Amino acid sequence: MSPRNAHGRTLDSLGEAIVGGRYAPGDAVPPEPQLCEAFGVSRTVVREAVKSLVAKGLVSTGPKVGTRVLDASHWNWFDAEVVAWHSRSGLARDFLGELQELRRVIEPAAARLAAERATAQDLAEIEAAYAGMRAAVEQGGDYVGHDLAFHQGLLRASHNRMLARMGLALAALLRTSFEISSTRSEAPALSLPRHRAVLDAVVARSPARAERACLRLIASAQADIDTALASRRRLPALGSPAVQLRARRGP
Amino acid sequence: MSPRNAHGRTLDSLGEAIVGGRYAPGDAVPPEPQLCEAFGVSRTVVREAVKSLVAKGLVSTGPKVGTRVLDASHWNWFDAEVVAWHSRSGLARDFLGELQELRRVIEPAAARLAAERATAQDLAEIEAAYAGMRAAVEQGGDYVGHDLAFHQGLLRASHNRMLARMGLALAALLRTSFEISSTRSEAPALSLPRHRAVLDAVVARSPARAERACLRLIASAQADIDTALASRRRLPALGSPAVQLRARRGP
DNA sequence: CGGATATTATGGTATGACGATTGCCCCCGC
DNA sequence: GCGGGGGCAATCGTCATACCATAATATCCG
Repeated sequence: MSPRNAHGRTLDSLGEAIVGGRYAPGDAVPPEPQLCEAFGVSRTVVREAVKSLVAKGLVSTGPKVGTRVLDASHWNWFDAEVVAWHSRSGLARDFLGELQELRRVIEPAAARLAAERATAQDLAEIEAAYAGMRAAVEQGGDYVGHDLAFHQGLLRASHNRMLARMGLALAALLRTSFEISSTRSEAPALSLPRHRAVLDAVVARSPARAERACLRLIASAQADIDTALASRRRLPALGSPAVQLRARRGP
Repeated sequence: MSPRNAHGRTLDSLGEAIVGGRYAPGDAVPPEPQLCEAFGVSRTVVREAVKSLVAKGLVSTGPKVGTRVLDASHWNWFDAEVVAWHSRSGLARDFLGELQELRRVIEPAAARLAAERATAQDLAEIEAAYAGMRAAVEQGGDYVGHDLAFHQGLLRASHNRMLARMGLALAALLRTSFEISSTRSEAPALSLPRHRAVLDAVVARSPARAERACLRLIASAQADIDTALASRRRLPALGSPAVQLRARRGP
């Protein structure tokens, strides 16, 4: 799980510790010498790891002030490693809710654009991913992987780099989400026709239909997650009303 | 313009060069010793800068292979520095088009959510930003800055970290976009009521109205950009049909 | 009691050395 | 002539040490 070099291991440990909330946001992580000792690496490695964290917006450094953990709103949530650290430690169901919300915003729009712009190659890739999902349902296989490829292909077919990039970063979260929703094994078979509907609409160059189909697909996925989560533990469903954290105004 | 430390300067130079397309994607940048000499810094600094670039997904490194520039689809487009480098060198009108497209997807949704969840404090912040814009129009001042704050506040009021984060990263691009559209000085005065409409809808807790108002606001901003760009240079308008780059399928 | 000044902890930079990996080229054998 | 295996070397990876720069904190003087 960690056959990487010293830099990678140190970065991973530090990143996971920070994202996992082990260090209070606003105050500092141990100074460099202590980190060197803790990880058994040279100061060079520690510094480079810290620089990477700075680049990802997790911390800020300064002489005498130390390396301080920034507020959560500053990290690059679209960085694959950041989301990986986050999902690894603390699965954070509220975050899952926000992710679903983002999907509801992004994916239907992407589907619409894809229906307008997808090239033959785009369609072939998505079609291949769908075939893989179907095969996985019928005779076993990596359903989640192909599901991911399907959505990834859809995003890329929108021919908008920002949208595509978002899909890439979301992949890690999507994966955990899919894995949760796939615990009940009938879910994949049920979601298959939903995927087909989206793909058909894109192939037919019907933006509006693609958008609606995608919305339905996401809604059903969300229902799967809700029931799976509800059965696994007695957690509040993170459904449509979503994470209404500290919202709701006063009287 | 560069009162920063060696690490920051080196990172900026390298990043701008890479994002600006000075090094071919897929092949390598000069080896570390040469970079040391070119920037007049020690190898330590160069290595830390490169690590930062790795963290942002711009390059990958390996012994003997050098530091190779990754394909553009791999960079973290939601990183503030990356977009700053991109907008600095080559303004890339196609990218501006994609940005506008993303805005059309994100901001109306955020406005809708904000209308449901904004706290009193959120509203106060947006209101303050609006007041600043108004003051800038009436008696001069930093219109763009307050405009940015307005949209930023709207995103944050959605109480979705992913959306808020996106706004942060988009800020740099938004800024250039605003600056372009503000060349014709009547634009701010015209967009002011559009902003007011969005804010009113949010205050009134009318999600649907907020969404529509936001859509209109973006459309008018886009019109401003189009005319400004068209007058500044004879560039193809980056309007609604947007960057239909290599799209359109074969017969 | 308050503001200027010294102290000092901490990150920032430089230098030099060695290890590890891997692309590349050459040579050998078939 | 051609293909595979082994050595060469370029380049990043890591370590160690020393010194500089900054700023939070404490100290001292008015």
